[in-house]
Amino acid sequence: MCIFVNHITAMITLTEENYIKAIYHLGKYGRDMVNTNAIAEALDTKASSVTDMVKKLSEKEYLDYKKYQGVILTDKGKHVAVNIVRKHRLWEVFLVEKLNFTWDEVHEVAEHLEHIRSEKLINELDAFLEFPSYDPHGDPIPDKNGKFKNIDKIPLSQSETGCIYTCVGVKDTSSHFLKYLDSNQIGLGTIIEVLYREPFDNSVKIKFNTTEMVVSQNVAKNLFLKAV
Amino acid sequence: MCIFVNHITAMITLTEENYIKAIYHLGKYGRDMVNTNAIAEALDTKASSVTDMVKKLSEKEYLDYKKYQGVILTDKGKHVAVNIVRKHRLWEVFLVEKLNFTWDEVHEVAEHLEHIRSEKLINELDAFLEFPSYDPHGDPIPDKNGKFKNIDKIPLSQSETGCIYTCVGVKDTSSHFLKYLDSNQIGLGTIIEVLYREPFDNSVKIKFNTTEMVVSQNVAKNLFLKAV
DNA sequence: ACTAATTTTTAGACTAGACTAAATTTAAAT
DNA sequence: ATTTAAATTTAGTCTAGTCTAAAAATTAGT
Repeated sequence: MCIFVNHITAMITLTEENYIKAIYHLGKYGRDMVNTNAIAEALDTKASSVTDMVKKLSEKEYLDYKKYQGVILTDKGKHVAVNIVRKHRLWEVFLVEKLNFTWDEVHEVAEHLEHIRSEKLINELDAFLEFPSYDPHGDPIPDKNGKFKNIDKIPLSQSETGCIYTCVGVKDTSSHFLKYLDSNQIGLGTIIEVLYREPFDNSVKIKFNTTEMVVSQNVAKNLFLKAV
Repeated sequence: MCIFVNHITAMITLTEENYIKAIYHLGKYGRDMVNTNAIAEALDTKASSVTDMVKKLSEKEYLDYKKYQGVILTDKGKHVAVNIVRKHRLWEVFLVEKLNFTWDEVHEVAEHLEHIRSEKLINELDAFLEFPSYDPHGDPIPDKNGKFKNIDKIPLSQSETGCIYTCVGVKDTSSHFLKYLDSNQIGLGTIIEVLYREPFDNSVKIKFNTTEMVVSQNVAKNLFLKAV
């Protein structure tokens, strides 16, 4: 198997995929280049290793690399990244909806499943799950063609006091944060009323299901809402 | 991640898993040792590579290795192998039953899925599929504790003329063979009557769904039946 | 029992990916 | 405009896994 592939299509390795994915996530906000140290931190590796890999990925035209400046994905690189994101998020939906995983358990396993390479597998999975548009963390799932469905979600920190919102996602997906939300009965779809913002520390007082509570600015920045 | 693991549990690699699996399948019939060349062929690699790996696996106590004699799995090795087989076959069931794969398409993808390491994933998948005992090729699926459910299946080549059987599996799982069966409408559960065995070439005349046909000895050896 | 053929192992070299330590470039601070 | 600090790259080394070619052990054939 793969007799020609290395010479013609230049097979992508699992490690390369992980680098591309990390660069994609780091470069999502802001159009400027992603720097070496950030990539190293994201992948828990050393800057020197990143330099090596980044050269290789540049050779293979997954990204543009300018010495000492950083990298930015090419269209080819973005295509790979979006495809991995699609697979990751579809598997997350599967794990939560069909296999009773909680939203803080899915990430690690999905991290592995996302690398399984089979067009048919992922498209059939998509159909089996009835073409979901969002994963269990509220992140959008690109379709077969890489198109995202956009909703105008804002962090609680940018909400307006007095307004009512639905919880549609999180920014921080650490199990720490997700467990915090769970234990406070906040989940996807929870209806939240924003009561008051404390100017001193930007904490926010909210109300949901007859419960009132104050959350820190840190929490507010990481909880995504959509106006109802 | 995995800071201690390499020193304490001595993490098993994907490649090691594949060697162990191959050795398990090669050693299944007959209690004697599996030889180097057979492993090399099964894994499409060279004998010298096998020798290297086999030494390492012996170090790690997954198998017993005697120079120039061959290898045999230890209980620890068998445990690993059975676990991979369990995962492989459960994924095959999933692919066929839920994602519309045909029985000749599943193998390649399952080959990758079988390496995903998550207790919860595989046990939940097992439950989701309602604890199947056989995969789409009729091979038994070991349970959580590695126990196989045994049925007394025999190859068509050892059937008795005049008797009626159910088709419960195949030995050769090549897509060649499976496509041949499909195109002749033979599948899992097909009821077959054995009409006549030609002594000259050991071909067998069978009847199912009002169809009569003659299959070669080669086919007969690779189709498993169970008496009804 | 001895040679020939086969199988298996050794020795040495290669690649991907990672690491350390040193060198270089860029950015910040006076 | 220097000096200093931080970020990045180079150079050299390491491990896992593979390979080729040569050596050693086993098995078969007479």
